[in-house]
Amino acid sequence: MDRVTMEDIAEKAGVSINTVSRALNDKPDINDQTKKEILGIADELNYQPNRFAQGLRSSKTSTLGVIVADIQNPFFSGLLKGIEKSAKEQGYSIIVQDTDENYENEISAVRTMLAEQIDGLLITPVQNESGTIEELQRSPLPFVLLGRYFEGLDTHYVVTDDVGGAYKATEHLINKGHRDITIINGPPHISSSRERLIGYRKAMDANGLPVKDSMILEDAVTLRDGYELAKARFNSAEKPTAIFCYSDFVALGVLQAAREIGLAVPGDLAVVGYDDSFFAKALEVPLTTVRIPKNQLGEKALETSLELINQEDKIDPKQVKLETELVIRAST
Amino acid sequence: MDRVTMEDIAEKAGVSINTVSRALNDKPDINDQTKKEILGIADELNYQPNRFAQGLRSSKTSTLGVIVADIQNPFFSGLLKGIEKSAKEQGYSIIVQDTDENYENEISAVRTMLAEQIDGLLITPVQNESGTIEELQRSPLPFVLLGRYFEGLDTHYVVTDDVGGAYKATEHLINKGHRDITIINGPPHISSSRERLIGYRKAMDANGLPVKDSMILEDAVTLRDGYELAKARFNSAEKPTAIFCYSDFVALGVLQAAREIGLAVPGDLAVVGYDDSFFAKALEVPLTTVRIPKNQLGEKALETSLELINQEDKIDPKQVKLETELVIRAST
DNA sequence: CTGTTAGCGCCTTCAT
DNA sequence: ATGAAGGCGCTAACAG
Repeated sequence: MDRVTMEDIAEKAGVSINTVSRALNDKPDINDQTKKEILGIADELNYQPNRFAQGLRSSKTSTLGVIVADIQNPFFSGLLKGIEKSAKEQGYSIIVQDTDENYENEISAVRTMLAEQIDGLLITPVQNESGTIEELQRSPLPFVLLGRYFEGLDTHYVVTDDVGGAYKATEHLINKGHRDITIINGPPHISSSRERLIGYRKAMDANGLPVKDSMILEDAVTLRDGYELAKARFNSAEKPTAIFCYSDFVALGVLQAAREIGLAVPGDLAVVGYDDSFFAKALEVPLTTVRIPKNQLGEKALETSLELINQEDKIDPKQVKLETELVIRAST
Repeated sequence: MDRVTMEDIAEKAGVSINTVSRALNDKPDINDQTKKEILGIADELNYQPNRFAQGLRSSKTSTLGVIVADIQNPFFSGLLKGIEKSAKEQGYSIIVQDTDENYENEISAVRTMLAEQIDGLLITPVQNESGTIEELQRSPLPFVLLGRYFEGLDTHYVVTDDVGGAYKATEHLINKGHRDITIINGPPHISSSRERLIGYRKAMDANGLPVKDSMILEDAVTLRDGYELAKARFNSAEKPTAIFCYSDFVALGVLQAAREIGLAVPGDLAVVGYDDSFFAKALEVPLTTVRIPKNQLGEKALETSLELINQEDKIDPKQVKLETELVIRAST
């Protein structure tokens, strides 16, 4: 039960191997009739090209690499979904690696990808260090950063407008009459955290509201982080009337804390999340949140990556920023 | 900036290409000294073997395919995480495809995978039809079904004990004094739905409780499905005091419906979910649910798949069933 | 329009 | 212990 090769087809059709190649690859210089015959036979024999042979010759693989920080995080799986879908449409396969937000893993993932001979790479970089990204810059492999970027590095990236998203969220809270708005933000080494803090400050400034240090809490990633930071904040002297969270996860933790303390949402406390995860609208108090176009983000990144692959010469950095949408629900 | 090949190493070391090959592949018949030198040079030149050339010769790729029904579903992304992690440890890369629970997509995904020349395939089959699985059985590609299986087909699979999981959940509700326990189950064509219904019935039977047709609701997949089926059920004459749900998603919908109707959980209504998704413990009423060892499921499937690959001759179907765990929280 | 030839990089005989 | 030669399947010259 060996694989069918072009040679088998050639033999059966009584032509040479590369006439078969011409037919199969839609090349010129071939008689329409013979072409039809060959295609017929190929189909009948259920011929599948050997990708290794193809790859060996062309050093193109029709395979893209995707490195994500955590497949189980709905944000990244949303990205992945968009990428996979578009890749399929474009005839590309994708190889996936998960770094668990760990820089060591990122190093080895990038190494593996370089060895894989993929045509291009999409990566949501762990952001503690930019070493691997700089290594990628020195390699010939085209790559696109996904959802996060490095300020100092001139790379291609596709991200969302975090400044704008945070601005909208904060402004909405201000419009609702809140003045003491605490932000429970993500780790400051992640670009989206930094940008959202900027958006938050901008909105506060624009409305003449002071931002005290105590109103900025950081390093919240998990639900538990949100819970603990919120509790700590409620125990302090100045209690916020509104909290803007780094993610819906974090908001979930905040809601839990509020419940335990006996604060009504949105009566005593307004809460805004980020991401519009599937559960946001189904909570006891449906959550106001900033929706990220996850799937489009993935699609756009794939598209960008293909442009890079097909562009012979180096081109200017493609830096795409997608808009977010504030989804207003009952929590504010 | 061409890739370094064995020839480059050979030249630099002043030996022949295949002495290099011997050194690199840890073969006998080579002088320790030359071997060391060669490895040194390879390292220095940052040599990476060309996978296509290797694949072309060996027809082994160190790549596995994974076909999941929906990457964005936490259950599947949990599987994927486990698979990816173990694969990496074993030196395999994985190619991922998403079928969106659509049979047409599954057909093309399987075709693609067959063309990819992967060494093995893990698949969570769409369950409307088993045609693609039968096609796989006729192919030489080793494959393992993941989380779902077909009763009629003698394939390798790795699943969880759905009968047992449902039994535990139902029994727990019975022990809490409930008699009118409604099950909001998934689509009956999915094996896990069928098995869970069996577990539910078993538990009811064992405790002498009657199961009326009206107590069995099906085809719930999304949060919305759970919401609507629950509403319909509450509007009927016989109101359940407990609901056992196909997933935590579905349970979320049920909770939403209960809230709107003014039923207190667990006072008026006990709710059990399935999966132990990350949000289950953070709800206003933390959810009792059946925990599935998602990551292990993936790891086990990978392990099984590697056994198949390394086993020369056909072996008896490996059918693995992992245990689940009932996690009791405030909703019951 | 079609066939012949060479070679992508590697590994496996076989000979030395 | 090492080298030379052939071929995996395909495609891109170049001939005819």
